[in-house]
Amino acid sequence: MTTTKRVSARTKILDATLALVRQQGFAATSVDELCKAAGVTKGAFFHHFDSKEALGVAAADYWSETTGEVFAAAPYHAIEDPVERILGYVSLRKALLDGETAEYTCLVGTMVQEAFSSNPAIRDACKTSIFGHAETLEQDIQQAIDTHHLKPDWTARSLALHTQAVLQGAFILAKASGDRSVAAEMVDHLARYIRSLFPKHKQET
Amino acid sequence: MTTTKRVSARTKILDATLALVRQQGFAATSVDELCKAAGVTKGAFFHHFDSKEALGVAAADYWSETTGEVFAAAPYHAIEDPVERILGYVSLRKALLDGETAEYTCLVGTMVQEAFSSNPAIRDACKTSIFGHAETLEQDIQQAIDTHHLKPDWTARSLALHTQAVLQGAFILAKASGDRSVAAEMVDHLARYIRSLFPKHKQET
DNA sequence: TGACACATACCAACCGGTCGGTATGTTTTC
DNA sequence: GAAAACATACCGACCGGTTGGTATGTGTCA
Repeated sequence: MTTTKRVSARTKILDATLALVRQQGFAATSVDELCKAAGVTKGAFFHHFDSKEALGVAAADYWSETTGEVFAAAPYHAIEDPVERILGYVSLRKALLDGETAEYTCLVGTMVQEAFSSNPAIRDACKTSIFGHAETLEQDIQQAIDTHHLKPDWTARSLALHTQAVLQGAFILAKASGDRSVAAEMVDHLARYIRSLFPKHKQET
Repeated sequence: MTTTKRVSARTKILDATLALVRQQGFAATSVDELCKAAGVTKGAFFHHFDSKEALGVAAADYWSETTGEVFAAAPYHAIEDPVERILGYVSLRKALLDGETAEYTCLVGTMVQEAFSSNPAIRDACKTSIFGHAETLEQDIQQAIDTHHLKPDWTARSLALHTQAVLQGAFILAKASGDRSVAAEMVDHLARYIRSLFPKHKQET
């Protein structure tokens, strides 16, 4: 199909970006390398993206979209109990720790480390991605607080962000050790913490 | 003094590496840039380091040494109660969240993201740094477990690593948001979690 | 036919790394 | 004890290759 080929060039570049940047980082990934991996020419690249920086921004947005769809479609949203729903999310994150390291780690978490100071546009796109994703959790957490009649000295937002911090940190430890089971243990600690915050909730040892 | 100047070239390069790599990442920092920042020539650089990769390894080791000294000299070790000692460490980490973003973030956490796949030597040096630092906490945690007569389904090692994951994740969120108070909130959650794990321990709301 | 989607060819700046060379110790030898 | 032999620290011009980016096509579809 010609149409398929038309639409795909930009997408192929973005998909290649997800793969290569998660493996090597943004600066270490060259435009030529990206084009080769995507199976497109340099002309096509600069037709779709004004610069490498623009690709970085687009890749972060693309990451938000694609991962957003995965989580939006996930079944944990159907769980009635809000605490269990949060734990369902955490459980899903643990289940997603599969395959090679670069396949389960976070694109924007990787990119923002390189870009936070030298590249405001990319940093903002990464910020939107991470903090936007955290917001999808915030409502569930607030509902759990309300249901349990808690008046915590922490906010739903800060706990939502904490889940993201634990996951990002788990990725770093997995990268350093080459062992994803380390990341799984970090997620277990996170689940244990969340359970401890809602004391009336049924607890497991 | 000639001797002072002699010894310092290597150190000046390493100090410049800590500053620039934490700000821009490893790949985005060129040898020329490093030399300029350190006030040395390229000849001096390659006299002390066989390659840029070797600098990465040396920088990770240097990071372990310098930060190791800071924590070894910290007063929290003197706290008698093991749980309070752990919380003293966490509290110190929170206090260290000061100055510009690149000044409080972790060199090896940044580097390993870029190097974990393409550069085993640097990855190993980063692994040693992170996991080695976690080990200094492990004994305190084990002692806390013993003192409280707990038989947890988690290990001292995994909790020690969890503290590092939370910190690394907090750095990423701080970089993305440009707001170190976000990182401080993550550390607060960590402290709350640790307190929850030792139930007989005096708790604050 | 003209706008859009790509391909080819090319560029200047920059990259990590090498090179021959110098200045200043330090050790060995008589 | 002083000259010869060697080691260490450093210099900066230079190299081939790669970088992000551009200029100029060519084909294709509405």
